Amino acid sequence: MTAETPTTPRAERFDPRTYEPGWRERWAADDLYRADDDDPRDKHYLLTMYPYPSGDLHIGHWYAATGPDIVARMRRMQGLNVMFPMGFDSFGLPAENAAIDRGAHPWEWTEQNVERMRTQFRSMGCMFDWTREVVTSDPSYYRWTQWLFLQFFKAGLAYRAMAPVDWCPKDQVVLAREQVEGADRHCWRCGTPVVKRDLEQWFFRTTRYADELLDFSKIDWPEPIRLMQTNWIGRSEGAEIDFAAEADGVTPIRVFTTRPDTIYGATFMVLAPEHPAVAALTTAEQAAEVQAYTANARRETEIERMSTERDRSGIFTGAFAVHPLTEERIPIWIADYVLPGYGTGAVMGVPAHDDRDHAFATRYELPVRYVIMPRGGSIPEEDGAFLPHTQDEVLVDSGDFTGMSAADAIPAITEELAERGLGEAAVTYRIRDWLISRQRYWGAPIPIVYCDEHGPQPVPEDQLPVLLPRDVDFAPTGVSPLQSHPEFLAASCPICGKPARRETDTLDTFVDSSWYFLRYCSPHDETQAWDPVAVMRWMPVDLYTGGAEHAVLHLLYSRFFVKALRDMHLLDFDEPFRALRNQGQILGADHHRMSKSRGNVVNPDDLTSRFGSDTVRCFLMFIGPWDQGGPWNPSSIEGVHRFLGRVWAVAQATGGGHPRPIPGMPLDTPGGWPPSSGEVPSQEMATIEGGVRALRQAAHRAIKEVGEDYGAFHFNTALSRLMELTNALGAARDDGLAGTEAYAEAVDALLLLLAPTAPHISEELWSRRGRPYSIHQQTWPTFDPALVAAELIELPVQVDGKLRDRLTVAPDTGPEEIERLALASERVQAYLKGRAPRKVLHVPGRLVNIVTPGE
RNA sequence: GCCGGAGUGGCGGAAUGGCAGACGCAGCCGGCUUAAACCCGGCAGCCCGCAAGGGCGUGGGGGUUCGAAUCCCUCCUCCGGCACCA
Repeated sequence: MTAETPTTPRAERFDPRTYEPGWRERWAADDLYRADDDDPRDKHYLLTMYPYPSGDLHIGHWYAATGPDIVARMRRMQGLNVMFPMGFDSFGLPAENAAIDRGAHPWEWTEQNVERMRTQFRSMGCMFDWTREVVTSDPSYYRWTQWLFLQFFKAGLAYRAMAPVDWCPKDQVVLAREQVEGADRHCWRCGTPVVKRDLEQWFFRTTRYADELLDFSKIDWPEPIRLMQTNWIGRSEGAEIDFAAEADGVTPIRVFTTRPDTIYGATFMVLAPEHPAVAALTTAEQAAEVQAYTANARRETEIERMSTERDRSGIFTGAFAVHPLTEERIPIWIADYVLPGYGTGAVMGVPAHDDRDHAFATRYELPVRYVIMPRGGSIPEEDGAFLPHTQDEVLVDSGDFTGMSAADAIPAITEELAERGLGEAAVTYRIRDWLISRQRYWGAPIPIVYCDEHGPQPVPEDQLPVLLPRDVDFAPTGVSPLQSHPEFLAASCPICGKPARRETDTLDTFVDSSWYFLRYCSPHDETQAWDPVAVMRWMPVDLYTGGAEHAVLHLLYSRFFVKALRDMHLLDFDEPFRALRNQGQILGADHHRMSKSRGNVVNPDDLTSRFGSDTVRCFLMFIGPWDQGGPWNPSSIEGVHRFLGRVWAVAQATGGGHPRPIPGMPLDTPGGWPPSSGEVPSQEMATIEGGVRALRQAAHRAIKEVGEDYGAFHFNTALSRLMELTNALGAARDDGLAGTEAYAEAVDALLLLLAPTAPHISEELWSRRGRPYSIHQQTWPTFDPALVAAELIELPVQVDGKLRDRLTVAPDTGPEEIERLALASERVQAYLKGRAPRKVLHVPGRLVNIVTPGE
C-alpha cells in the first residue's frame, strides 16, 4: 500500500534539565578534566582569575569563566594537555566584616561560601580541574605565603619602615598606594576617603623592579593594560640639580626636574612642607608662620589638601638659594603642591614655563623670566603670561645655551652641571613600594617576632605556618585584633630564645594572589611551596583571563613576584602570564555596576533552572564581544534557547522532507522520499547534488570560522556561524538530505564545534548518535580548503564607487573576461551613456569599479 | 587637565580600505491549531514611488582615495584609568 509516511520521527521534547546534571556527574566521576603532569603532549596552562568567596556566584562570574572555558575545551580537543584550575582567594575583609555584622566566624563564613560557590561553579559545566583547587586561607596554603614573605625578607625585598601611609578610617586599616582611588583619594573597598598617617609598616621593594616592569616585550597583553601599568610606574627622565642654600649648616638642596633646559628661568625654589631642610632654613622672623603652615599641612587630610589645590598656597622661609649657573639669589618657599614622596621633594620654580609654578608666582608676585620660546615665535606680549611648551623650542636669555634647541639643551645643560659637580642626569618613578601589612584579622600572619635585643627576626621556616588563632575578638580598633590575643602574641626570639613579641599585622591578600598560579602546579606538595619540576612543566601561564580592574594591582604584583623569585633562583622565567585577555563587565539592566545595594544583581541560578546551563552559557557569549561586556538584557535568551532547540531537532533528524523543486520545473516525486528503488528523476538528482555540495560547504566553512573565532575570543560571531550551520542543516533536512553522508558529517561537525560552548547538549546528542564517549575527548574537526572556497562568486560592480550591478562568475574567471562582462552590463552602460570609462578598477575576488569620465 | 576605549536599524551587534546592517531579539504577514502557546515559512535601515527604480544613510564637520563605518585632522557625547608626579 502506501509507502511509510516520510516524516521525521517525532523527536523527544528538548529539555536540557533531563540530561544536563547527569552528564556533569559523569564527567566529575570520570575526572574527565584532570590535567596530568605526566601527559607527554604539549602543555597548555589556561587560567582565569580566581574569585573572592563572597557567597554567591553572580552572572559576571559566569561571563568571565565561560570564555576561557570554551578556549580550554577547544585547545584540549586540538590535542594539547590543558590545565584549567580554579580556587578561592579566601582571605580578606568581607569575611571579617560579616563576622562583625552578624556574628559568623570568618572561618565558618568562608568555608560555607567556598562550598556553595564550588557547587555553583560545577553547575556551569566548566572543565575546571578541581583536584588542583587552592584555598588561600587554608594553613596548607598560607604556610607557603608566609615562607615566601621570609624569602623576600632574606633577599632584602621586604622591609619595615616608618612612613606616611594611607589609612582607611572606616576599615581601620592601612592601604597600598594602589588601593587608593580617585581624585578624592578613597578606599578601593569601601569608598571612604583615606587619611595620611605616619606608621611603621611592612613594604615589598617593588620600586627595585620599576624598570624591568616597564618591559612588555616578552608578553602578549592588551595595550590598555600595558599603558596603565606604564603610567602607574611613571618613569620620568631628567636631572637632579643642587642649589646651594644661604643658611648655616644647610647642605645644598637638590631638586628634580624633567626640564633642565629651563633652568635659567628658575626664579624661586619650593620645598615640600615635609622636606627635612625646612627647619634649618627658616629664618627667625619667618619661623612662626612657617611652623603654622607646615603644622597645618600635616594635620590636613589628603582631601583637604586637595581642596586647596587651586590656591597654590605657600610660605616664604626667609632663606635664599644660589642659582647654580647664574649665581643669582632666589627665594626659598614652602608649598604643599610639592609632594614629599616624589623626586627630591623640592623643585625649582620656573613660572614662565610650568603652569603650577606660574600660578604660584602669580599669587605671590614672584618674577617670571622667559627662557625658551617656540622656534620663530616670540614671548608673550602680556607681561608675566604663561608660555606653554611646544614641539620645536629654542632657548633665549640662557647664557651660553641661548639659541640652542630645547632638545639639545637638556643633555648639554645636564652635562655642564655634572662637570661642575652641581647635578647629574636622574630618573624618578611614581610607583611606590608596596605596603603589605594590614591591621586586620583575616589574613596570613606576618611571620616575624620582635626581640628587645635583636629586633625583628624572621620566624624559622620549620615553625611555619604561624597559625591564625580562632578565638579572637576581631572588632576593628585600629590595631590588629591579634594584639589582644596573649597566646598568639607570646613568642621567643629565634636568636637568643628570650621572650619576644609576635608581629600581629597580617599580609595584604594581594600577596596571596601573587603566587597562586604557582601553587596550582603542585597544590598538594606539603614539603615546599611548589615542586620545581611541576612548575617547569606548567609555567608560565599560557593564557590568563580576568578583569581589567586588576591592571595596577594583582597583575603588577604578580609580575613583580615572579621577577623577584627569579632573582632568588626560585624560578627560571621572567613573566607569569604569557598572554592576557580581559573580559568586559556585565552591568545591571540599569547600566550600573551590579551590587546588592542597587538590587540589580542577576542570579544565574534562576536562569539555569529555567533554560539549563548550556543556554545561559551560549546566551552570555552571544551578547556581544567578550572583551566589551555591557548592560544586562535578557530579551534574546529565548532566541538562543530556540537555537539549541533547532540543534536538538536537526541532529536527530533521520528522514523526511522533499528536494526543493528547481523554480519553473515542478517535481513529481511518487512514493515519497527517499525513494526505495533507484529510479530518481534526473532534476531531483541534480537538486540533491546541489544540496549536498551546499551543506558540505556550510559545514567546512563553519569549521574554519568557528575555530578562528574561538581562538580570537570572538564568541559572539562563533555562535552566529553555528546558527548558520544549524539553519543550513534545517534546510537540508527539509530538502530530504537527512539520511545522507553529507548530513551526518555536518551534524558531527556542528556538535564538535558546539561542544566547547554548550558542553551538555553536544555530549547528549553525540551519545544519541552512538558516537564514542566523550565528545570532549574527540579530535577537533579540520576543514577542506577546497570546500571552503565557493564554486561561484558574486562580484559587485560599482560605477563611481556606487553599487550598480553584480556578476556571478567562477572564481577562476580571467580579469579580462570579468572586466568585459562588467562593461557589458546594461546597468553600467546606462551610466556610461556611450562614453568610454576613464578607468576600470578590478580587485580580483572583491569587486569591479568603473570610473566614468565625469561631466 | 592627561592617557585609553567606544559611538552603526526599534534593540544586542556584524563588517577594520571594496556589496553596510551577518547572526539574533523585538515587530509585521502567512502556515499549523477549534483556539492559543510552541513550532515552521516569509517581510523588514530611512525617504520618494503602485512598481521598476532612485535618493539618503555608520555621532557632527572637513580631508586622503577610483572607493571610507574602517585611514588622517577637528569637534561633540558616553565609558574606563590617572590625579598638583615638577
